[in-house]
Amino acid sequence: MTEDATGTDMPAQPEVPARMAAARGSRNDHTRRHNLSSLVTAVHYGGPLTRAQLTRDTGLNRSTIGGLVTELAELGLVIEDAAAETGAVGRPSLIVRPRVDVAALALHPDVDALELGAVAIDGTVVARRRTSVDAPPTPADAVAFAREAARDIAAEMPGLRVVGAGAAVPGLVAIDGSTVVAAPHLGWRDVDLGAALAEVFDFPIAVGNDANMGLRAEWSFGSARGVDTVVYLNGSASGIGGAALVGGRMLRGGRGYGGEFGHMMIRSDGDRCSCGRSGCLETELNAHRLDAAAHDAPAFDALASTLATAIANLECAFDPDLVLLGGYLGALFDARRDLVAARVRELAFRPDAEDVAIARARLGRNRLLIGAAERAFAPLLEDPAGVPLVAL
Amino acid sequence: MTEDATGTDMPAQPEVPARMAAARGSRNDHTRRHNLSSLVTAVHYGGPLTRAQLTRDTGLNRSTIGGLVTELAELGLVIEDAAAETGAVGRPSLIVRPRVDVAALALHPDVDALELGAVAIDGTVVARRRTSVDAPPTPADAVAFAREAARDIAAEMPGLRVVGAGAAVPGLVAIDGSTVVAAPHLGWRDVDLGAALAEVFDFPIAVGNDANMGLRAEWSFGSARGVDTVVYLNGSASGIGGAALVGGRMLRGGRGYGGEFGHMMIRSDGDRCSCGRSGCLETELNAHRLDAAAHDAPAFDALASTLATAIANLECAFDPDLVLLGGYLGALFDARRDLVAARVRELAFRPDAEDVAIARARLGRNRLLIGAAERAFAPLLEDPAGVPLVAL
DNA sequence: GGGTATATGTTCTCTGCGGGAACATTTTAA
DNA sequence: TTAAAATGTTCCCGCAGAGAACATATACCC
Repeated sequence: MTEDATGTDMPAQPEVPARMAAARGSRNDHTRRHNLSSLVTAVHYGGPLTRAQLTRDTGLNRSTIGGLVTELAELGLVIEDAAAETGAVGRPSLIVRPRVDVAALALHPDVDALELGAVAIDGTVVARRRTSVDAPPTPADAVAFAREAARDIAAEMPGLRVVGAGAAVPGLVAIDGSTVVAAPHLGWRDVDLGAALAEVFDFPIAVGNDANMGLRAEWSFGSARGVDTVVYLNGSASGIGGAALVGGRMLRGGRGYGGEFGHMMIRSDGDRCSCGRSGCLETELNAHRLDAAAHDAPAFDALASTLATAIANLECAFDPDLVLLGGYLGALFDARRDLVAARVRELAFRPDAEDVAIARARLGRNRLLIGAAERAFAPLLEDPAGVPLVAL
Repeated sequence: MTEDATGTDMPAQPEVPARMAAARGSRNDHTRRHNLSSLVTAVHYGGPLTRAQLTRDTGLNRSTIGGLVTELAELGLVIEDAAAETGAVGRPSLIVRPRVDVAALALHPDVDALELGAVAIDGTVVARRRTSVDAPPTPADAVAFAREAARDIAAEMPGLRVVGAGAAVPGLVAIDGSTVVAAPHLGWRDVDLGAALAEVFDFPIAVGNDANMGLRAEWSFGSARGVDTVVYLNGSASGIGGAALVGGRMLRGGRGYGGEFGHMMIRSDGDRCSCGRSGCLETELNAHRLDAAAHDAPAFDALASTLATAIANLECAFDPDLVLLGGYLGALFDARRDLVAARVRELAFRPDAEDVAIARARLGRNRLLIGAAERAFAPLLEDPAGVPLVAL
């Protein structure tokens, strides 16, 4: 039995999938939206920029930029300041800066703590509330904490205008961006956290996997800033979280479970993993084993070598511009940089002698807050005039 | 040493990567281009469509569609026919069909043969020339063959207007879409095939990896039609080629070497692979072993199980909507469907009981020609008015 | 066979948006 | 003080799609 190896005729194609069908028509107001989006995106990631800079970057006309910036100012998203002294010839250009009273909330429920932050549109964490918990919090705990902490922050920062909230959850989140399908360490299963939070807040909620949001943060303001193709591995008490950026887009997968590199098989004769399989990366290289090997150089080296194997495997699948390591994997890498690099060089499938770039994540405790907030900001960046801001 | 766990302040961001900077401004003619592109894309993938259908799909106005279709007809890309009898009330809508004299060439140099095809814009292979070779062809052989075969096809089909050519090469192709960095089975290394072909042809050349182009073809007109997230594995004499679609986009990687799943480690104590590592999928599961196990059920089952392991591993990394198998992997799957499915179910990292969809590629010998042609058509689909068509 | 309802093609006008020219403003340099 | 350079502002133009009005082609009903 072989594949259809028919002649020149093609089979009939009754159904046309959405992506292949005629895209929704583009109208003039789409143009406007796109241009507004470009400007907000630029000041979001790039901070204050002059109008002249925006004119050059976009290729749009001075007059057009003027109109767009005016509209953004009226929307309350940016402020125009008089220029700083530049020393250059000519009339100084006005400086467009994002208004830092525009913010997003970010929730991070974890095994041992609940945290809520407010992140301004320039990526700074402007407020933070954290509470340690003895037992893993229930969804209701998380929602109640979020409501109280938000109320508290609102009192502290009365002028804050909120675009939405993001929640970074250590577990599998469905593609709907709302349902936590399984968060083993929290003991959650099929919890619609987005709906629960929506009952407490008046703005949109985006729920996502913590590793995805961590990578998003590092891409936006951290070690992976602007890098198009990134593989991210983060080691924490709850195992190894993974995420990948592919061509500038987050790898999500069909159901939202993409990037679970903690469960890639790294040793065919490895130990049993909690997921039911054997030899998963997060079983072979977990915090416990790392602690145990802390004073045993050969064992520690072996773990570094395991990390290198995982990196090499991901390298041949993704060919990333950068492999980013966070949590205890970042620490392990820092402790054995040369060994890891050498081992990856040895194992990596590469036609050239160029090394795989490996770096350590650097946003630390701000990472998940920033990442979750980035998710919440995304609709605003895409359609600045179409997303309402509400008082917290 | 820990990651920067600073307070609320963000580090300064001196450089802004291109993706984050203000995007190029959108002008009115971008709108036009986008809409023309939508229509050509729709008839390319969906075949003949009525104007009324296009109006509904795009949401554009009847009058706008009229103008767009007229422009496409003037460009020689589509033809409007009187409606077929539909039996419906009302004036019958005109049928817009792609002009099949618009074509792309597709070259496939392989170990044992050279093949050139002409593929019409509706995806049909309208001409084909093939020659078997005793020894792997040199780049010069491939170019000479392409020139002669193209001349031959031109004589046979005088009216053909060509948008470009694609070449599907069994090896690593650089991100530039021109240079074959390494094609071990052909014995090519650092060959700028695109430049060599450009000296012979008057149209743009796109060179790519054969697995990528195979998946592109199956996505366009085959088993993976329109599926957003696909992992593809193809077994051939030259090993196992891999490719992936992520969110509707081909996984390319930073240098163009993404998707080399043939070299993912599948057994930590496996045999030495030609790439220098051990236990690579294409070493553990190659054509030779498959032949050897043809009459040994347990050995054959073991190979099927190896395939299942690979699928499960890819599943946890990509969470694909579909795993597509071609070549001997497709045959192996067909011979042991239940075993593979059961083993994948057992190994796959999934929170739900839903099975991973696995299918066999079905375009057969047309696959690489169609895929390579798709690459060549891409610029035309994106900017129908901006890409010249030349006589072959 | 003729009239009506329905759907679509065609034409014309209107609106929104970006481009660009001309002019105003603000700085540096001579 | 004047000139040059760069940018902001204003006003007008052209392009593209929306939509109304009208023309055309089919099915259905009598």
